[in-house]
Amino acid sequence: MGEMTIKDIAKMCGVGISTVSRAINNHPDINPETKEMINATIKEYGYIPNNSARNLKRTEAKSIAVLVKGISNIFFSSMIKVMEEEIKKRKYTMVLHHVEFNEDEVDVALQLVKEKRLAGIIFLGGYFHHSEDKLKKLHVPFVLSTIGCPPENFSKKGYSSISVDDEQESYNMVNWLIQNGHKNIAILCASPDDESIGKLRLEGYKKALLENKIEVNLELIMPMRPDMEQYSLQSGYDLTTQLLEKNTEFTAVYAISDMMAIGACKAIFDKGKKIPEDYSVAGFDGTEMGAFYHPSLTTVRQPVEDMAKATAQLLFEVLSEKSVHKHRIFPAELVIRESAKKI
Amino acid sequence: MGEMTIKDIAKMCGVGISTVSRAINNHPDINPETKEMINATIKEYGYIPNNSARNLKRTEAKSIAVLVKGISNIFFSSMIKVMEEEIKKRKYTMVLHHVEFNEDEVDVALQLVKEKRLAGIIFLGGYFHHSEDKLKKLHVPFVLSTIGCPPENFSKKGYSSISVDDEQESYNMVNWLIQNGHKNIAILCASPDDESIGKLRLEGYKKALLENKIEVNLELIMPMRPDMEQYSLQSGYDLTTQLLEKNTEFTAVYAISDMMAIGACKAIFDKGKKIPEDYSVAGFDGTEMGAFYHPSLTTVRQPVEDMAKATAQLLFEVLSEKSVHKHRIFPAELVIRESAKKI
DNA sequence: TTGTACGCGTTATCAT
DNA sequence: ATGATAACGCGTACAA
Repeated sequence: MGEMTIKDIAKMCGVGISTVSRAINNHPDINPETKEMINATIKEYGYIPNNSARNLKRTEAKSIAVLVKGISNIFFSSMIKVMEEEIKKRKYTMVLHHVEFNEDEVDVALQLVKEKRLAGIIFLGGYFHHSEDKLKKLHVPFVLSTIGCPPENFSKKGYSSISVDDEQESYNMVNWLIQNGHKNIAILCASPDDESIGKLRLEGYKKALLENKIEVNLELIMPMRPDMEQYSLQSGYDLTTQLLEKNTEFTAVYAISDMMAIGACKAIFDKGKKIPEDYSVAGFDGTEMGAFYHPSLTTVRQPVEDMAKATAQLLFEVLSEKSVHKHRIFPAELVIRESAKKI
Repeated sequence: MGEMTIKDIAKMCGVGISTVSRAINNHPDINPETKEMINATIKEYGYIPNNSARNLKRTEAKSIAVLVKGISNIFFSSMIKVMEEEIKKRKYTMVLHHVEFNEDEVDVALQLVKEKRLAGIIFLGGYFHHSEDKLKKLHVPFVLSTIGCPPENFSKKGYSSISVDDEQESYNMVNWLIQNGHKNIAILCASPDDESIGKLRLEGYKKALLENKIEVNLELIMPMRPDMEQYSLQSGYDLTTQLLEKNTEFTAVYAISDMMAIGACKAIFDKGKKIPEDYSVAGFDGTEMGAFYHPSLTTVRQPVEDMAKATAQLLFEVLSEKSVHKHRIFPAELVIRESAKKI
């Protein structure tokens, strides 16, 4: 037997196909008894409707896609959970999809819109510098969540966005270090061609130094190389090891992600040094792991739950045409813990 | 305009639909020139074929699905990468899909098979105690990867599996602790109704105690409660905090996952104690984070890359009918690091 | 080498 | 309340 179809069920129940369809989709115009009878046989024979056929036919699927950039990006997992709740709450379905670092998220989105008849899209993470005409093909409302630096040339009316002020928050962190006596502060940052959060966080660093009349020392700027896994433990470790072997003086390492900061800590420990006695370390993100690390990580916490909630809200506001696209910037929070100290 | 279809492209190019189809799918019977011309216009107008329609028509899609249990399960991310390589290498497409802890992975699989015309399935993680008749509906070869304790009543010829010997490896870890002078060893384990790796790892613990003539102290067995996020940092932290407040004596904590072990460490630090001076801590999995933690984690390393590779291999062997289903058990490795010491 | 026509499994529209 | 039938967009057998 080939897989069962709606026809088979219809025959078995002695009803028409459309009646079965109505039973499946909870349509109003159906006798509760026949509906129950049909559902019973469906369950009995384990019939499963073919989603491809449904998507093909359906006009609107009441589903919204979340495209996450980077598979091992644990930073987003709590956001995703919140989003799913919000989406389900509104009787929509969430379609979660991962996008590799080298994949083009807009291309993926374009495909998905066709395949799944999406009502909307949430882009989570990534860089997002896309041509305007490509974005225009996306005839579906979308919101950029925790994605920095969208191209200024693209009219901001075409989408919503949620983020923190990466430059300002980065500034705050570095400024805190400076206020606590640090002058030679190394930064583990994104590769030079980064056009997104990496760039912004580096700018914040430079700005803080500048305003405190500290000269930027290029020796202390450690960008990730393209061959490294981006924002990873290992990259933080490698960059810091390299840094330590330079013998350039510094008292603090500021990493633009918590994972890199943890990598940095390990590199410092491996050289027989202590944190925060010998070096202070600061991160960015406010991940759970940062709180559990030992020493616990001084970092910038992004209010991920709130941001996730707001992301869904913004999208649904646009969907229900209650509102036009908006851009919300959330305040982050300086979390001072054990890994950094006053000197 | 409604979205573009293959018809539109055909009209624009002045050719028939099937010619366009041939161009898209790299069929042999087509003039290279027309093919190029068609591809050019496809690119120009940004036409994207509708996947639902394709899947509906296609008999076999040369795609295999990977179903991952638990979204934040970073343990699997490196495995997934390897699998993707292996799958692509064989000109198949990987469809990655997450399954919530409360979802039924077989139901999801059943759906996906219909929707995507899968050639095969890989189940990653989870518990996997499913009724035989449900499994029988899965008319597609599948392999269970790092999933413990499949129901003995299901003929092992219906699927392949890859795993470590959870009980034995767990035994080894606990035995190592005992050999190093620990007698009162607490365990952070799965909830009592767990039928899978959690159970096996607990069995290994008990067996090690028994063989060393140490009585099992129920006070030292700390199962996760159902309301906890399973195998998480927080659960490890909570259980250990509770344990410490009991004032039952112990010198070592063995957690059945690295994340829980890290949570345990934090709980110990928060009580002002030291690792490994006051308490030894051991984990299970061999995650990257365990190596980066401070102190670095003594743990059981599963050879995830090899296992991932073998998973794909086994599946493809069955697909190409070169082989029947097999069950491979990989040796894990005791990784002795800083978090545990001899007393 | 190319085009026509049918059918994949479903939902939506229209009768009844 | 229910059933017949026309799409949905594509792949493919078959004809040309």
